[in-house]
Amino acid sequence: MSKLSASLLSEPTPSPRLPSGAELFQLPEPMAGKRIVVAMSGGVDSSVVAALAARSGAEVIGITLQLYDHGAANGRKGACCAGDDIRDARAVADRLGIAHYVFDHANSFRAEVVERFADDYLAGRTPIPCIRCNMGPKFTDLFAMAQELGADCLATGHYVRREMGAGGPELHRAFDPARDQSYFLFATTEAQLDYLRFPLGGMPKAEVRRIAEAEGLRVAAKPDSQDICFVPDGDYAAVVRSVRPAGAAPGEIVHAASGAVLGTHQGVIGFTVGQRRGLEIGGQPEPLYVIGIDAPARRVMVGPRQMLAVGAAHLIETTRIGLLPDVPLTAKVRSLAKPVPVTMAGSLGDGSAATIRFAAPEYGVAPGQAAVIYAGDRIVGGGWIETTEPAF
RNA sequence: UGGGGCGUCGCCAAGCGGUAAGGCAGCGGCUUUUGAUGCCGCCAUGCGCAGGUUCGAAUCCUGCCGCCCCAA
Repeated sequence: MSKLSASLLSEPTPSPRLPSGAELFQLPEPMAGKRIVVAMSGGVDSSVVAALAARSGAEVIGITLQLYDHGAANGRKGACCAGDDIRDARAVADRLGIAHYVFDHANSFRAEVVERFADDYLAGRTPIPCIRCNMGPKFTDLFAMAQELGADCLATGHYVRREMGAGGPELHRAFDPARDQSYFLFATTEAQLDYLRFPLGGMPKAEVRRIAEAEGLRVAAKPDSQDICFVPDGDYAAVVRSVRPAGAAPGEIVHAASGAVLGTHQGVIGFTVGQRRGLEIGGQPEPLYVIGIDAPARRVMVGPRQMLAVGAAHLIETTRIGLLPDVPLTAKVRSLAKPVPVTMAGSLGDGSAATIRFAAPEYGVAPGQAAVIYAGDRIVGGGWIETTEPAF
């Protein structure tokens, strides 16, 4: 992070000169004759990627996956890949004069992402559907389609950088730290990364919107997506109940230290480690947080903030991208957090288990979330948090 | 049916004649491409009920109601 990013951030007005198409898409010249498949969600980011690809001189094919039904998601602003978003993607493709295909992926999305999401909650974990979606529908299914279409690469609108290192392509955090999406991409395999391109990783969001406007794209002012795309109104528990109706079994809320029963709850699916609100337990001298979830016993354990402090996390199904450098490592255990110093035991990658130990207590680390490991700005891999050890 | 104590927001709890702290819970907002956290704001014209004293009462007096404790 360097002078370049600093200058980009400190000079909002003048538009920096864009790199060439070959640079943006990391393909050898000439671009004419190249074929690029762009994953188009209907949002600004992927629309701009499509525009940049179209400008590069390459042949461009936009693909949009329809991931869930219309209706439930209609009118939901910021959602991706249904209804209005598909229309937006198509309109952008028309405007750019590129081919555009829509594939119905609702069934596999439901099985790979939505049902898994629900099952994780039933098991007392806190899932990250966005990562599962990247792993499956986007980087496996769409990836295969792009290859079948004979494309030279698959480009997406993610804010991460792909950089060539000594051992092959590496994944690095975006220049704009506020936009960095590397957390959601830790499970990208080396084979996938070899073929993927992320042309937006080096530019600030404001620049992306400027390009969208300059290209006359109707999505230029479209709000950023947020929350879980398949959850209307932010009520994820309702989605879990609709997918797994048996899931909402009541249980006890128990103090994690004393064992005292403090109240009851209407289903373990409504809670996540670190959560404070929604417990409906009053008369306490200090706030209570969810410390742990015992799904088989349908018990939610709560305690003071002190009990949330975690000293180590055990990871499963770890992945690695490139070589593990011999430098201090940091880890991110939620998307909104600065990476914090850790030491690691065990090997990272190939699905093996590993343990990360935090230099300072980390609060509210929930099983089911991802721990992503960084060496500076480079993302070296990560894993899924299976269990944690209290710091105190 | 003798004595003592207590009844202030859903819960805990200050206040003890001068015009209702605070915490917890709840609600709303901000932030945010996961779930959380965090931050900001809101939240008792009224202090068990009814009278009385006083310029003025949750605070003093009387009665009633309701809990709790002690009672060889």
